[in-house]
Amino acid sequence: MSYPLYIARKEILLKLESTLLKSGYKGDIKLEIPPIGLGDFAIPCFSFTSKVKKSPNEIANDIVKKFEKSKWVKKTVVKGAYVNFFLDNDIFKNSFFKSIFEKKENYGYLERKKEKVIVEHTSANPNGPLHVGRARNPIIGDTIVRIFKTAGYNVESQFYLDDMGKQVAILAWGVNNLDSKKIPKPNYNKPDHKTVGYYQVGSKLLKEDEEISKQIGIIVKKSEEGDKKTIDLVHKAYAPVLEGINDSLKRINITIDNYIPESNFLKNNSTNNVVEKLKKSKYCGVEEGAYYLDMKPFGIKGRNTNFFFLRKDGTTLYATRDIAYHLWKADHADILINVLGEDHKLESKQVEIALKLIKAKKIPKVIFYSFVSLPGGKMSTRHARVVYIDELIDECINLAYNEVKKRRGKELSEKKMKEIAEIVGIGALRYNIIKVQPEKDMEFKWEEALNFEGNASPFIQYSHARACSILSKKQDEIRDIDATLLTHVSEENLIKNLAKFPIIIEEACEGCKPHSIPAYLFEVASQFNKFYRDCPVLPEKNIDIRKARLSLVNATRIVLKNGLNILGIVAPVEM
RNA sequence: GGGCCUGUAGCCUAGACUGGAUAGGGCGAUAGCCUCCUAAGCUAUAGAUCGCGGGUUCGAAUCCCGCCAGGUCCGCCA
Repeated sequence: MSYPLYIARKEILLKLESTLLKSGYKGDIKLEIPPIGLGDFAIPCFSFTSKVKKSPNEIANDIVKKFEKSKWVKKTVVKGAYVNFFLDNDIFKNSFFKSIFEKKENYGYLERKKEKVIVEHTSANPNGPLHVGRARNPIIGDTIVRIFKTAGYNVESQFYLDDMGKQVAILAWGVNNLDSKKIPKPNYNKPDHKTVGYYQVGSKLLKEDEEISKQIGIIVKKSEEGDKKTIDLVHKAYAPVLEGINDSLKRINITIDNYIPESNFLKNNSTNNVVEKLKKSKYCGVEEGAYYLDMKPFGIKGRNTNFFFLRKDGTTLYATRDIAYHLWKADHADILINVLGEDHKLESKQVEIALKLIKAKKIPKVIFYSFVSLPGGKMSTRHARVVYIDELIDECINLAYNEVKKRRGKELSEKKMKEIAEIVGIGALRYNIIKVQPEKDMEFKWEEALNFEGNASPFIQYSHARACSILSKKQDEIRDIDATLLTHVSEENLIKNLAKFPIIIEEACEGCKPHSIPAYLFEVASQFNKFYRDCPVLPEKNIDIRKARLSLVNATRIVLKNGLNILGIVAPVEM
């Protein structure tokens, strides 16, 4: 890897190891990045005290004395129990710009890797439009896809299509039996919105009328038996919903590579294979003709720890098909990642245990997210107590439009303002959702979803637009710059931030932590705005300094653009 | 009844997995900055018993135990 921070880090680690060996200190070397101003890298010396009778401070001083010289390290400073390493700024700056000139628009991207990754996300029941309650799923999923792509992996996104459940059966019954005049008028002229009414009315009738309940039951039963006609009927019912979901996803820059219908695994008999294997497990039990795995030995607790995978009538269950799906995925990829709502925690754990029992090649890593609720409670498609994602998208774009008009109404054309509003509105939406850790509970509030200031996407997009604006006015060629001319503290801090980009991507990828990307970009944009304040670029008289600064602006532009791209957000050249 | 997740200023949030330097940010509030590359910006001030109580440790927001609050799950549902 040619990124300077990697080289510097590796070099320091190597030299530290030999220093410790020579001095007889034992313990883990924890190279960390210290608080601003204290240095570029640091190690705490607490852990080295175990074998020797010295204070951490004495050890730190000793390490500094014995530390071999390196061209990367300008000075080492002991503060308390820490050894702080200061990089040689000139060497660091020059090698940073070398890596930028080398990688150009691909700066930040990591080496290509051989492994294939399948990210399963969204997988919503196709019975109605996506609502905000589950909006985190596609956004987290897609961001993970983009993180892994940037980290060099070959990635495929999959939507596991639940085409056999009660939800779609209700929808299918509604579409085929209800009078369209009795379906409430949708607010949106989209196929999913036009169809969801059949589901809502259908599920209401299901509770009131036993005959209807019976008919829906038959649809479910026949699907599970693999009846082609029924599966086809259901398919025709949910197809428009799926089309609508797909359109909504596209609006927020998300594409699904493959939709995998659950019924596939019934059709190709792989569920039978799963059932046969599970039956052989010593944890398998039978209760009134139905088969289950006893989950107690695996630490599953609760009222009932039996995990059923085959009904007494011989049909399979959702989880059985899910196991078959995962076996299939394991054959097609090296790394499996699932993004699921927290309600799937137990089922996912059970599937994982079953997969291990039948010796699956790969076990998925699962990212769970908490639901977004409304101030009064949770959202529900059935009760039409929802904010649909389409409403949220429109609101965000509307608000963005008002803002652009307020600020630039006199200068920009209507078309331009609409373009910017779209980019800004959607950016704000994705950013607001992804900036929070998935497992944190979220309550949906319009004021917050539509927040455009501070730690929000428009702030970062604005910084990018500022950078582009400078570059669009430049007269100089930016080649062969002298990076050592960038000596202002704002310049140096900005360079250090930009240099971290590849490491941030690597860590976000390894830890599956999508929210660390927005945090980083906010830092970069913030630092760029300070540089913008302190170091005028175009008015600068000294041509060499001007060129070096232009280079820095361009580097920032690339990092912001690539970083926003990881979040599925467009970086506008103008705002 | 039990499992899992969450609890950090008025509000939102980072840090927790891998214990370590004065707990970072943002919104809102208050006070400033556009004859100078886009003020969606910048600067300053105020605001924190890190849910509560114990324990381990030289050192705990972070690890362990107990409690409280919210979410979620414990179907031959999906």
